[in-house]
Amino acid sequence: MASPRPGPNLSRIASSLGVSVATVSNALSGKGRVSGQLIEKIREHAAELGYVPSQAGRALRTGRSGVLGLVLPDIANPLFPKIAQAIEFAASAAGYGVLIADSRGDVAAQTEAINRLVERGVEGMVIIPRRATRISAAACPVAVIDTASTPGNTVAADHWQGGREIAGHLADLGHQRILIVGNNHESNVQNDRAGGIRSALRAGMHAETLWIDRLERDGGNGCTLGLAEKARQGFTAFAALSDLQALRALTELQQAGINIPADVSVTGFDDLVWSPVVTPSLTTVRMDVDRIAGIAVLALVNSIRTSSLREGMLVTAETDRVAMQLVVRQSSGPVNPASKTSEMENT
Amino acid sequence: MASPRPGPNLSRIASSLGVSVATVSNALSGKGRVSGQLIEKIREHAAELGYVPSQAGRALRTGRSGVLGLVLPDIANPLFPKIAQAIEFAASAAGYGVLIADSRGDVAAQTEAINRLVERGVEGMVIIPRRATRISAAACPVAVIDTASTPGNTVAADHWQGGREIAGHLADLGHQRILIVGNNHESNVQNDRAGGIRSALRAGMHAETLWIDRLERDGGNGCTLGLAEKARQGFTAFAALSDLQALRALTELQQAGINIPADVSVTGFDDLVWSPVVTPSLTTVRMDVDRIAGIAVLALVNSIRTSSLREGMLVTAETDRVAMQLVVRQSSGPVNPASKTSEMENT
DNA sequence: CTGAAAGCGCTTACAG
DNA sequence: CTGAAAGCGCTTACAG
Repeated sequence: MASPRPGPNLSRIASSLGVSVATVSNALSGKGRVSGQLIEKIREHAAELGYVPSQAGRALRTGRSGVLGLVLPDIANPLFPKIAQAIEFAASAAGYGVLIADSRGDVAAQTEAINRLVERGVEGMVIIPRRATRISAAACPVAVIDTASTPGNTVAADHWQGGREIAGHLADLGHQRILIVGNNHESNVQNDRAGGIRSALRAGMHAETLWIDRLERDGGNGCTLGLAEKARQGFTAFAALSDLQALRALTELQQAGINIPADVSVTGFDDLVWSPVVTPSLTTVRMDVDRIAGIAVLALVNSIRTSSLREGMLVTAETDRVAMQLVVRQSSGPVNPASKTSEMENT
Repeated sequence: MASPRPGPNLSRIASSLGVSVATVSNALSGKGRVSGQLIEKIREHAAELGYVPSQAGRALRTGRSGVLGLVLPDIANPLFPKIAQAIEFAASAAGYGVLIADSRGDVAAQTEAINRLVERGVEGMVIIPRRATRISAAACPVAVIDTASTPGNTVAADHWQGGREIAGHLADLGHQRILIVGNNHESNVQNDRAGGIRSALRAGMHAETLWIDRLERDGGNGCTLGLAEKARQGFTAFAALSDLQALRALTELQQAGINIPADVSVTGFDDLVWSPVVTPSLTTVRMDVDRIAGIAVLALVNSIRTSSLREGMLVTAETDRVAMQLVVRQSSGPVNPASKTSEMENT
């Protein structure tokens, strides 16, 4: 059996042209020395026949599958699309295909997903790990996209610095009391972001953090976060650690009749699809996904090249931090702008 | 050269155990007749060595790559994650890997993406086409996920029926004047949804449609949709054709001081991540992505099996419609519920 | 410039 | 129950 592929193969082209397979291969790849005429003739004929090289044959011979793996903790996470798109783009540009694997659920599923990819012969993989997972040496080069706190071979947005951008923005608007809103107090990303915000507070500014997961664990205020109450207590800025929480905050405050940005400001993180669409649109901070994906894929590709020499698994570069960029959409705040002249701080 | 793979292969296991490769292969796959003892011994040794079968070798021999392709118009579309996840899950369950390809941009990029996948040897693919694209015969079985209006080999959520669900819900809440809000008047999906809504209006109900793309093309009202004005004109229900537009509507109305759901109701489509999170949360209609993905992948797998006999490209089943399911989150409306007793209609 | 040959790792009739 | 052999389609030294 061994059901042969439908399309034509090298030897079909070769015999039909009265030349050897080697010559056809060389002509098509432009490697061995083949006369211009022949090259022309062979390529033409191949195109005519709709020849598509067999990846399997090539992979078996060269030992390179031309495929990278992408492991995601949960594709349904709204951050995923942008990263996946960027990875696919970068990989594609480097001549690689991308095999996805969703590690939904626990760490076991993640290991499982990684193994599946290895079995499928990926030459390397990009892993966005589940919270608090450490990736152990896999059978191929691995690049991790996570926080900077992850040790080694990691690319990460500089979440801390992103937090500083937010704090700076809020300070410029004249805010003094900031409520940081996160939804997972164990997330490294969220902790980095919160830490960044706190680290950039100016004199006279004060921040508190509301962890939604804790609130809910403790019974919470039903389905509200009690933000209106917080506003009444004097918080004028709500700095969510992700745009989803920002959206939650925004609508909860609006529902309570609080005007944004006239009464309070709301900021987020990640510049997700809805941020520019809601009213008022969200000030947020964006990661440079293209750059992150580019670095991850490049590290992988380099590692793959090298590993053909010293066989086995290699790690990629040291942790690489990519700056986040502030996207201002709410440009005024409740306390009138001290933006240009920040002398107010001292009052 | 031909840099050999790092790991052990069948012949390594075979020679190290003093048996033939054929026997090892049979023992591992459980196919040929091998004695229980030997099977045990071989499997153990293989596991010890960390043997991972070479996909390339297997694919070359069997002509099956074990990989499906997934072509998406734009991964950044918020609907994507759920579908991709479902496809990956279904494919994985069927023993297939999934290679993704983003056809971002024009139709040319889509053709390009499809070709890339074919070159990588996918055995079939799921295509979510760009608007108004007709997929021409590819070099492998194809399943399309689109609207029911797409001819042949298509799986689709029943957007029309989804629209009817929404209309029924709004009717039950006692709404008479409905503003349908879409963002692309050329989208088949959105037109189906709008058509479904209109088709299920009850006596005395009236609907108008606001197409955001037209509004913007004509200069629009700046960045607002003018929904508050619509509310003043007597519209009490805003039925967006996607949750993103619903979100836009919700926040715009809230910003204008209109209370939801006390003054007006807002509904969406697709049950995207933020729908349950915003205040008030969105009533929406959800597609059964798992079912859709399951059907698409199954059709593909069947088609692949068959095509090994009658070689060449096959289409999958006829258009298959999957019911959408109403998710009620705003259970009261401005005009007090006629829900149970819908006699009000006749007044 | 061109071709004959080996071999990547696997599976599968077939013979013993 | 086990093994020897062929062959999937390709690339790459090597010889001519």
